[in-house]
Amino acid sequence: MNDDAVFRALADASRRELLDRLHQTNGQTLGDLCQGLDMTRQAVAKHLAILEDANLVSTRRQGREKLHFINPVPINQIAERWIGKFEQPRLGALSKLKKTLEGKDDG
Amino acid sequence: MNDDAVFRALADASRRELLDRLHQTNGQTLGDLCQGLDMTRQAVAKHLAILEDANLVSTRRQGREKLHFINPVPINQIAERWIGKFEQPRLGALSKLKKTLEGKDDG
DNA sequence: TTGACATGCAACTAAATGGTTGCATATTTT
DNA sequence: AAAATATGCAACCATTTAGTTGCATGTCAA
Repeated sequence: MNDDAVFRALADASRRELLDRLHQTNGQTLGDLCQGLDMTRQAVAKHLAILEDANLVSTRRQGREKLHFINPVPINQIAERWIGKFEQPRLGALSKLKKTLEGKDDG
Repeated sequence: MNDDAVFRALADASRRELLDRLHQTNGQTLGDLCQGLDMTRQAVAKHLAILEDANLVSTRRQGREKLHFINPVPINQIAERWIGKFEQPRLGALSKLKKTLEGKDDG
C-alpha cells in the first residue's frame, strides 16, 4: 500500500464526500456521483481518479458506464497503524471497545 | 475539532515524520526536530505550525526554546469515525481485537 | 553588555493542486 | 445510421503549497 497516496487522497473534502457517498450507495457511476455537487463532471472524474490511484476506490466498466466501488482496506490499514502508534490509555476506539466488551464502566 | 485541518496536516510526509519523531521522543525543540531533516529550519517551523493549527501538536515555551508535544486526540477521533464508517466484517483493528477478546479464532 | 543561540516574521519562487473549457471516443437507443 | 448518453483526454488558469533566503527579536552565558 502507498501510504502517501492514501493520505493525500483523503486530504480533500470533496474526495472524502465522494467516499461518503459511495459508502452510502456503492457502485455508482460518474454521472451519479456528479449529482448535487457544485463541480463539473471533469473535476469529479479527476477526484475519482485520485481515489482510484490511492486504491480507495475500485471500478468496473459496464458498457458505457463506469461503476465505482469503495475499498475500505487502505483506510483500515492506516487507521490500524495510526491508532496503534498514537494510542494512549483510555483514549480512542480500541480502549472504548475494550471496556464495552469487558463489561466495565470503569468510572 | 476541524476535520479538514487534520486531514490536510496529515497529507504531508514530512509532517507525518515529525509526528513520528515526537511520538518517539516527546517535547522536542524546533532545533531538535531539524536534526537529520533535509530542510531548512524555517521549513520545519512551518510544518510544525500547520500541525499546531490542526491541534496535532501542542507547544510550551521554555525560555528561548519551544517544546513540541504530540496530541493523539484528533488522530484517534478521526480513526474512530472512519473505522466505524468504513469498517467491513472481518476487516480492521476492531474486528481483530473483538476476536481476540472473545477468544475466537473463527477460522 | 556583548556574543551566541533559538525562534519568529516576511517576501519570494517553483511546483502541485483543483478547477475550468473544448473536443474526442465509445456505447446505447431509436 | 443518427442522435443521445457516458466517459476520456488535454490544454489552460488561479490558487495553494512547500520550500527558500534574509533579517529581526528574544533569551542565555561569559
